[in-house]
Amino acid sequence: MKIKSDLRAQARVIKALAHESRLAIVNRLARGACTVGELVAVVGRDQSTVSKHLTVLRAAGIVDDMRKGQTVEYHLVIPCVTEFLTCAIKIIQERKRLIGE
Amino acid sequence: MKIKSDLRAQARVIKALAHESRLAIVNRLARGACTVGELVAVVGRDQSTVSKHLTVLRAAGIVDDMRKGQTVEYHLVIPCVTEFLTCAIKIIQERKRLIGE
DNA sequence: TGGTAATATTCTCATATGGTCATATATTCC
DNA sequence: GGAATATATGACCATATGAGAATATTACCA
Repeated sequence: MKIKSDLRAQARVIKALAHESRLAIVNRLARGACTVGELVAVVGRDQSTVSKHLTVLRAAGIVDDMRKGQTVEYHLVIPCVTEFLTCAIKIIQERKRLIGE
Repeated sequence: MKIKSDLRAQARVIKALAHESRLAIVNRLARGACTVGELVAVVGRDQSTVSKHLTVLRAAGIVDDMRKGQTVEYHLVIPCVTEFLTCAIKIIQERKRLIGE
């Protein structure tokens, strides 16, 4: 049987990914590290909003950051996040197929 | 470039999984279909609460339901959901490793 | 040292989410 | 048809979440 604390830990990670803007960030980082400024441009939200999304991702262990002078560079910690998302896409496609019938 | 609506669709699926009780449901269903009553027992919440969680999962296309007389049986639509969760676990482990150092 | 650029943090507000209780809606059995 | 069982839905409340505006912090440069 699954232990409750395992589920809680999993939920924490998944919650961190459960937002359109944070997915946009992860997608961008999957193509290489970049700075907050660039992520703000990609996401198209207020700088403070993006900064807070980054805090959420960092707290979940999905990204980490490294100061580079004036800027801060963010990286994906675990590449498998991308595969993770692939499954979400499969669900979406399967759903479309079922509905389409 | 990722299209915004793709991200939104992905986020919808991931959001549906982003809750401890719903993960418990998915875990149970990964071992085979079962009724709402059984899921209520597994999750350990009010019947109405579980029913609403099932609505969320169904709306996201993750599970579907089939009436069987008085009871309603739920199934996982896409088995890959389980692999999906495996990645979450990897993130958790990697995080522990990094912190442990 | 003062100024500017990049990022993080705080405040505040609106909305979303999850929970329970009570009630509605099947479906079966008598 | 009426009771009993299984599930879904609605009303309501408390808390969480996401947003931007304003401000604080950090690092660089003249």
